[in-house]
Amino acid sequence: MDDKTGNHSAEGAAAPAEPGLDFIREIVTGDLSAGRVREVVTRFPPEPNGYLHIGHAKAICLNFGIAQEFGGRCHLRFDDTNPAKEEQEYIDAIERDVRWLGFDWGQHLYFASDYFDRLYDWAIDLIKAGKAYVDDQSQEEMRANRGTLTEPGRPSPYRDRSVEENLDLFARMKAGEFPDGARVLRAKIDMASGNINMRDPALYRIKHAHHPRTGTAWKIYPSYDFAHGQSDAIEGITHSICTLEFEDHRPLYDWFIANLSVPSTPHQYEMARLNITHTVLSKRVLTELVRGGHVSGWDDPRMPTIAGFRRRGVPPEAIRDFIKRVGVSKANSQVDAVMFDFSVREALNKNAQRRMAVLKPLKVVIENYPEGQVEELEAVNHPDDEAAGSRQIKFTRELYIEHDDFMEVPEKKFFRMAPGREVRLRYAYFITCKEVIKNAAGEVVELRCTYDPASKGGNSPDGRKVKATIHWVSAEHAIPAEVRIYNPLFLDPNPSSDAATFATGINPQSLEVIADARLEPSLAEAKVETPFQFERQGYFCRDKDSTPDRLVFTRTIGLRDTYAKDVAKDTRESPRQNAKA
RNA sequence: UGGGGCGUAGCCAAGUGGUAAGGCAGCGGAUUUUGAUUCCGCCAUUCGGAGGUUCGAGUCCUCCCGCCCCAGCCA
Repeated sequence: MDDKTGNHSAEGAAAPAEPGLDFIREIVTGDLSAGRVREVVTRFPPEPNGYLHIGHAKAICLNFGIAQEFGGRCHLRFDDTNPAKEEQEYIDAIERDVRWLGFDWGQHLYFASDYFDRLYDWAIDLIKAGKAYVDDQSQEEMRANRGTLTEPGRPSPYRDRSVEENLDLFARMKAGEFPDGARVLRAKIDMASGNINMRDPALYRIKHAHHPRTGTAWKIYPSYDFAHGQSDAIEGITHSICTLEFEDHRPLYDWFIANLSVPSTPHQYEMARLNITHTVLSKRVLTELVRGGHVSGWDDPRMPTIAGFRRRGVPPEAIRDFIKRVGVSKANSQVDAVMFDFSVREALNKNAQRRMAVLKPLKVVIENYPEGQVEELEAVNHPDDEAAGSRQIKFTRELYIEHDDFMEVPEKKFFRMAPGREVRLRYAYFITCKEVIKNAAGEVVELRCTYDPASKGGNSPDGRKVKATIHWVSAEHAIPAEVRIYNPLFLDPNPSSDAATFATGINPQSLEVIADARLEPSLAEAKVETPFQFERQGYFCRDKDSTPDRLVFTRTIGLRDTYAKDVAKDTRESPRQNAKA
């Protein structure tokens, strides 16, 4: 007896559902404790027709996660039944990305194409049992005869061919005697079913295409429906987890399992797919972003792909944490992208060493600091982790500070550098702005300051307080670098997934290049993928585009900025205040 | 109008007849040599709606409303 969710195993008194378990884990728990399955076996079944994205990460974390938690195993199985779209490059990328996410399939790497022979034999069994037939109708005729959502379909004129004729035709399909699309093998189920998937679905189609694994050995390829469940059965999969749009396919999945002599009886469960604001997770669109040159590639840091996040500096634990927070359910939902940002910041805050870097340099000359003098100051690598140690940084007469940390006419809530103000240079001294130097265009180009020698290290012996601490680098020692700031690829919280129109929604400011940032010298040895926090700014990592004479850093994500948020809020509210005044 | 699903806070999400977990966001406040972090506190008299059953309903029943998926020889 199936319950209303169709999950046969949710029945019974088993498993006093531990609260907090999602519905899939509850089912697994129940199946294990009731003895319905001895060992849980799951699988992650990507089609190698593109790179993995954050939506796949949900499926990966769920399938591999469940296997880990319940002492079972998870297979990596490529669903490579459509040679027209699949490529070896994608197979390699998918394996790399799953590993990087932190999961291991051990010896259990499979391909649906490994099962082509058995699948073919099963098709023949179906024909012999009078449950499948070769249809000569054109695609258009089949569509016309399939009926509509409210009208039943009509039987194909070829539906009642003899077993012998079907066997002969199917063998000739396999032998490559017919061109693509000429015929198709169909299951004989029910043309009047309310479920359109049961109206004699296609099992095999003719495709004279090169397959990345089987080459040109096959001229016919099984459909997803005919391959998936049987592949699960062959591998002994106990819980075959997929997304909601396959719910309608479950009766068909079960039909094959019931009508074929398969070695096990797997069951399919469906969960909602992941949707995130400002993000498109349609493979079609992602492929188009790459092919159309809208981004630099599948690993462009703006892409929601695993490869993109990796290059951007997002650690795998952040992705896993995010997926865990999002949960698993059957409700269509759209997760706010800021939730992902939270997971990224949390992982990075914990692990990234701190460094100082100035993105938009403003020169500062300390007038009372001896020319040519260089002092070594100690800076901790991580404020919450003593084990991270410390490093020495050089202080000199000429420095760079962040241009944004100075305001000639400071607004109310701005308490960084301004004419006459004293601030702290992190790990160094208190300095006071004495003079502002501008160029011919009236732009501020240099600050003349004085320092308080007694405030070395950042504290004044007289207990004098300062309202701000800003970061800096020694002008002489800092290394120049290009820094890339990435913004959302789509400004619309709910961007179009329509292949024809998505491009119009691309944020023209999604990439901001800062050509002349100045970094603390220790950053020259940074490794790709090692995250750093540039203090007061955000998390950054060295990009693979770096060359021996030109460093490139990518911003993973900015620090939370309540000041900026406050300013933005005031700006929004000011019209009302003005109206009142 | 056929079939399959889903509706709990701004966004996710627990809840399985006994009186609405948790997280994100937001808002206050404390600490701070990062306007970061951390820490405290606030944030659903009500679960899409209306009836009904019950001592008691987010949970059970009925009707209604809304949203998503399905008419590929894609997966």
